[in-house]
Amino acid sequence: MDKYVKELKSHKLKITSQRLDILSFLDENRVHPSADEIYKAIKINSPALSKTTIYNNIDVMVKNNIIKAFRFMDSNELRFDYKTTEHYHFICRKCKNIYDVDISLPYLEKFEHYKHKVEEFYGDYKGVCENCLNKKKQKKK
Amino acid sequence: MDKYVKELKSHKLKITSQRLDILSFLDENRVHPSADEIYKAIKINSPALSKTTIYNNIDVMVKNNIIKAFRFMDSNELRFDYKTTEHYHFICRKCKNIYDVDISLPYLEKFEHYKHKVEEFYGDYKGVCENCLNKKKQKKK
DNA sequence: TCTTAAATTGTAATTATTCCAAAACAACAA
DNA sequence: TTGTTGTTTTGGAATAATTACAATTTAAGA
Repeated sequence: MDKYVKELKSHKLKITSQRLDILSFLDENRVHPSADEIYKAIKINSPALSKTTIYNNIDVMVKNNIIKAFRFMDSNELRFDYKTTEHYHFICRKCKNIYDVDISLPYLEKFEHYKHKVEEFYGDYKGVCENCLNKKKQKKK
Repeated sequence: MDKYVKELKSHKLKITSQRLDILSFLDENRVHPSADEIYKAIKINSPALSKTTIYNNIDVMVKNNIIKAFRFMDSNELRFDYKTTEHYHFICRKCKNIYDVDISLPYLEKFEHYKHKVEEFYGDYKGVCENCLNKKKQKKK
């Protein structure tokens, strides 16, 4: 049985071609796409697709922890990610590339003297990526 | 000389009543307001105010590091903050209150083996706040 | 006071997202 | 395999946040 079918079944979600398309697209294209990018990509082979379907399913899958939603501070679109294990994002302010950062932040230890109950932590990094740094060096020479 | 005038001058920005209004509003009301909330609050005493002015100025001030912009993952509006020193936000999923969290995260040390140059780190916490936790306990009794 | 570049205003346009009602479909039972 | 039912999909319209633009006004230096 297909892994995406298994994934959906384990959350008691109905198997639809739209859901499978979204999951496989996210899994095979780790580019942190927006709802619109997912929509456009899938629509190529399934022209009847509606944008509402994308939003509905994204919603359901985020709630079921199958995919993760995140956004950058200064961006107005949500982005999505198949991976749900702890990781962060680095965005380059020059090339706008988004890199996964696989570290684990000690976000709870520091929180001690606040009495709020932390359930989630979200964080991202911004700066200039390795590639763009190297380009700059070459120009200077 | 007024501290907001000084602040604007130090960034070579023109002094306008609109800018002074925005700054004093943000400084005196530490509620992380959205653009619309700032607009409505200032419009009461300056009815000629345009929303575009709010957006323009917010933009200029963020770029000049006078105020800070941030947003929560699942919200679609930007929020603003007079404080520009390192601090994070905790949002309560019950009462939606936003609390400042004055800690400093060791976000750079962990980053070592990536070659990207980090310039900024953004993070926020989500959970249930002290108040809401206490309310729940009382109900149970 | 004069000049000029920058800021403000109001309206219109755009973008992301949500709402809604009708039609289509998946899953389960008979 | 077919019928039933509740869920999903669709498309169009509505909303919310933000941006674009052109005309008017204004701050600040000469």
